[in-house]
Amino acid sequence: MLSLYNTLTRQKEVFQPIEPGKVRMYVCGMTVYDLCHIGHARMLAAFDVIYRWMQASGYDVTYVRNITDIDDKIIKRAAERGILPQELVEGTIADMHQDAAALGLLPPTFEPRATQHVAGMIAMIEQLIANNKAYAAANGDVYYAVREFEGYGKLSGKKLDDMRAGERIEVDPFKRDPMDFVLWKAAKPGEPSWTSPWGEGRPGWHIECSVMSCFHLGEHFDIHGGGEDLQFPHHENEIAQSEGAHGHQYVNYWLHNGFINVDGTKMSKSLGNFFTIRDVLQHFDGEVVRFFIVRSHYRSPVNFTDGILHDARQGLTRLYTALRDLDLPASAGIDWNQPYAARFKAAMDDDFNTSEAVAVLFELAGEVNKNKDAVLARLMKDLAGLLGLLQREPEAFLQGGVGEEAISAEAIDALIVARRDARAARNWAESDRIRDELTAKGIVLEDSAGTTTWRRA
RNA sequence: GGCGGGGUAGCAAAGUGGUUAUGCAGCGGCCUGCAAAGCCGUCUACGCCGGUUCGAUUCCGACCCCCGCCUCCA
Repeated sequence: MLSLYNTLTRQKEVFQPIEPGKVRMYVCGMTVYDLCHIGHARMLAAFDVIYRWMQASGYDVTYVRNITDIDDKIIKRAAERGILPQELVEGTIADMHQDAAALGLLPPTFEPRATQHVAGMIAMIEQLIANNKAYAAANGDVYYAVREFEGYGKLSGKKLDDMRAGERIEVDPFKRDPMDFVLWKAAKPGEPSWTSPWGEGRPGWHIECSVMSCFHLGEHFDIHGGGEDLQFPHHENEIAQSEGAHGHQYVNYWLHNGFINVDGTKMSKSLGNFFTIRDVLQHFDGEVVRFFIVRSHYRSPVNFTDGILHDARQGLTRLYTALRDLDLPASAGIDWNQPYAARFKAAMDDDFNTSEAVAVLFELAGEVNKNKDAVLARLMKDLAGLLGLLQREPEAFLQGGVGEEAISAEAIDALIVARRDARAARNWAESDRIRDELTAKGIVLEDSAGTTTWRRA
């Protein structure tokens, strides 16, 4: 029985789908004005694991992850580069998909883009105006009137009267209340715009998710996710929009992943403590990055340091090493009564406790190493697969990827042959010299049963 | 000011009212020509102070410190 932590109620709850056997899940994805950073990677991987586990639990899952392809930052960045916003967007989406592939993400069921749903947004804004939840201002903007929505603040636990609106930025004088937020922005000259009842303009940020989730999942669905910073205002505003327009509950379970910090502080461009996925992939395999993310619980804060990816690589190497040189039987599905499998399932059913699930994998690795047990190895690989891990050939992981520029596999093989001859002649000095040469290039040799294998350290 | 999340051994990270988390690193041993990998063994824990309890890291209360949200942000 799956239970998950619901931000809306601030407690773990047993998961009950609206429609038996089906899960409808929406996750706020990327605003595509720049490369994904390691924090995005965590969000993407965390919900990928949730998606996989829901499927493994027998649900028919519809997973929607949107792309925000129109907003201030996109317009600004495109102008800086002297290209059209569409060009920037297409390039960035291609980059994102590359990063997603490197992290081993499953594609979501739908990946809608905001600009494909402008008509729906206009319709929802009209509905909100009809419901007295929104108003068109003299400047051509349309605002949501937060005081008109009784439940405003129920997700983030905030009270309108306690909030310090305008403390850090100037309040828009066209707003009736400082906390009112924009649904539709009047276009400035040269900006991308759409025709609307309120003149040429473009949608505000929050409205797209209300519209796209409704389009693909209906007015009421099971799970909505995103980074913890989206709790307020983005998700709060989505609730105000969707419930204000439809007059009933929007989402049953709200899930938020924790942040990746650097030096104990949130990553931000202004501080320069910022790592793109691409940066990290220069030095570490994508599966190592995924493993680093999956090792901790999705809601915990994680501090990103030099050593943490190195530790992750060492750990993943241990798991792959256990699977090396074994002929696994064909997978016949996981027997959930098997004690290790049962522990894995109990961990995952407890709010996706991947940290505990990974510990089970390590214990299985120990058993496999002791007895060369191919059946347990099969189980280990199948369980790991549910986390998106360990699906490559062990040698492909151990010998591949980062470091190939230092020395090729062919050159390594040639040196191993030379060393084998030296060893056969009991020329230990030469044998060790060759090994030292390889060690210097990041290659670890392992002699066993008359053969020598290698891996990249 | 309001709201929320944390402080676990050298590092990372789960969890539990009493019984080994797990991984990385270290140390000793086995194995090895020597290593590596693996196996066996092993050392460092639960921020501080009270309370409840036969017993608390784990429940309750106070305190200290860190971080996040309240503006765009995964």
